[in-house]
Amino acid sequence: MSYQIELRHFSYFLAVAEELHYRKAAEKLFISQPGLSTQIKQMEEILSVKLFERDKKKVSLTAAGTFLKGEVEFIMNHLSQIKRHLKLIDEGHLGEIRIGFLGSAMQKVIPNLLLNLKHKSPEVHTSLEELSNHAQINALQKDKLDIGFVRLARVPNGLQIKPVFEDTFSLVVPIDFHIDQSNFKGIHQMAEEDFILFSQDYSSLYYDTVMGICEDAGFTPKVSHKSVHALTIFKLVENRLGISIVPTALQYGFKMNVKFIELKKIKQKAILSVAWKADNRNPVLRQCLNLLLN
Amino acid sequence: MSYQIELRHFSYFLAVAEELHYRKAAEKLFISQPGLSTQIKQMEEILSVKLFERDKKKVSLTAAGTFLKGEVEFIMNHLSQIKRHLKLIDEGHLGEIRIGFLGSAMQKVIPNLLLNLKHKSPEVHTSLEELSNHAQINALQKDKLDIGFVRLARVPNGLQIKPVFEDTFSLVVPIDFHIDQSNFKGIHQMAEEDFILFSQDYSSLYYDTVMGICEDAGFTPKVSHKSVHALTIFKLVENRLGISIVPTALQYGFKMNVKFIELKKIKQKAILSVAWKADNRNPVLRQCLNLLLN
DNA sequence: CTATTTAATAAGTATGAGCTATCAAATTGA
DNA sequence: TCAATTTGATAGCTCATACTTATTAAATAG
Repeated sequence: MSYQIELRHFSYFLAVAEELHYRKAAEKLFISQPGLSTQIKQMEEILSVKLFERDKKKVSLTAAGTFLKGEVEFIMNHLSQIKRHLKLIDEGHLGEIRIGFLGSAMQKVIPNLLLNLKHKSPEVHTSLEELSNHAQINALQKDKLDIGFVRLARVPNGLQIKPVFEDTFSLVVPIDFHIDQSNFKGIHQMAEEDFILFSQDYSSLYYDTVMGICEDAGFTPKVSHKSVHALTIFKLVENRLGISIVPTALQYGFKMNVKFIELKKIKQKAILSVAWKADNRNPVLRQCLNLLLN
Repeated sequence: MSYQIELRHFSYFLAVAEELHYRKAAEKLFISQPGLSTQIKQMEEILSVKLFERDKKKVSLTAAGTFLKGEVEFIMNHLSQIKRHLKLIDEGHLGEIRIGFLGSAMQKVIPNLLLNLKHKSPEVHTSLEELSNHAQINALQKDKLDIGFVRLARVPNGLQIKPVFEDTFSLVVPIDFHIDQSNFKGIHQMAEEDFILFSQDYSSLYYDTVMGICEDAGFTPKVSHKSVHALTIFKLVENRLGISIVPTALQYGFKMNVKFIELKKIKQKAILSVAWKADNRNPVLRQCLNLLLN
């Protein structure tokens, strides 16, 4: 004799409670009638409660049985809901992801990801935080972020990184600057200008790459200001305090009196990458990497 | 290989989820560790979801496992409630209700409810448990309580809440304190006193409201002690370690050398509310809500 | 009174939960 | 650095029991 109710008992009980007929219930369950009889009897023994009245050829529920039927229906429904829920969590459609990003990722990559995610997994919550490369790497390692959008060539051990967006660089100059896309010959024309760049701390890869671009053109730029916000840089350019070189994607989204000259022939590209902790098991992270890398 | 989850799996899963250690969990369940391992593995196969991460000697819950733990706790509690309920029905008692409450509800609201209930439904069994706001909300969600008496402004999704008793606040001061109801001018007179309050953990709404009362009077109280029991607070006041502000209802039922000065003109009130799970189908709960809200 | 249908009982079978023994891998300790 | 210990997983076996078929007793119908 068993000492513990099992879900099997509940299925059997429900079938009998619905059919009020052992043979028919047994058929529905694909088991034999005697088997069903013994299991229901056992159930009544375990609970020490009579669930069915079997008088005079008729099967009917007792008061306790009627109560139990409602409860078991609830539990069975709840259970199948849980199973669906589990599947969603496992597939990364339900849950939360914490995203860090550089400002320049907000122009295209992040909105794209959020739209895809909303479409495929509407139940996923996202939290967004604009952070420097360095702060993102730190947060990833300390499990304060699930995913970061950075401009870096390498990441520390334990983290992984993959490029997701390659962009050209563009010169940013005041709106009435004497050179524009049509009469632009090459970066060497800018050798005498003051440069306003993103600070090295904010993204050293960016900084080194911009330096590389100028060196290839045969000069070392005079860097007069460094900032961590595109808005600040554009403001300074607008006020003729210098010119800048930034990822082309930044030309959308700001309303400024500056113009962009895209450096199409330059071999250096602005590469935006995703970074994450290799052993992060958040299923939503996996889902995001799928969306980003396929 | 079995194709259906059983309650046995749930017990085993809970043990491992609590211990995060297979051998210890197996001991607690009085079965062998290999048996437990295979059952958990089977469970993961049936649900097609990984529930535990067993990396590098450490067992931990996955996102799906964490979710399932909460759900299984709920189901197990609900199940044991069903069993008790079945027994009561079978024995001719009509039902049972499990009540949680803050100490201050015992002065008036709870005795009233119990008398009404006894009169209208003599067959109902009640179980009473004094708990903090937070513990009550938890217990309601996990189906360990049917109804709670709390001081909260909001409750989580899935729960419902309704005010049942509005009380004034009263100052509690030593019996021979130089101010009493007749020569009391206003709270500002207490600006220099030490305050002994219910701890913020016990009821943050109470704490914030009391702070609000003092701020409205133009000072920030010096809080020297925090407690979770009215008795303790009154003892401290009696021994001149400070004064307190509490719901006026608490003045009945304690025999202490303290006196109450009711703050009749203060706009803040001490509001006691009932909380319950919206989908709780215990008929006795409905009966109690009727008695309380009509 | 026979034929049919009901659920319960009896006896046998085979499935699988849980056992012991063991392994591989990681951790600890000298 | 290597033996000792501890972890969870695997393999093979055993026995409890869920479920089977065969049968019975009781009720209903024709």
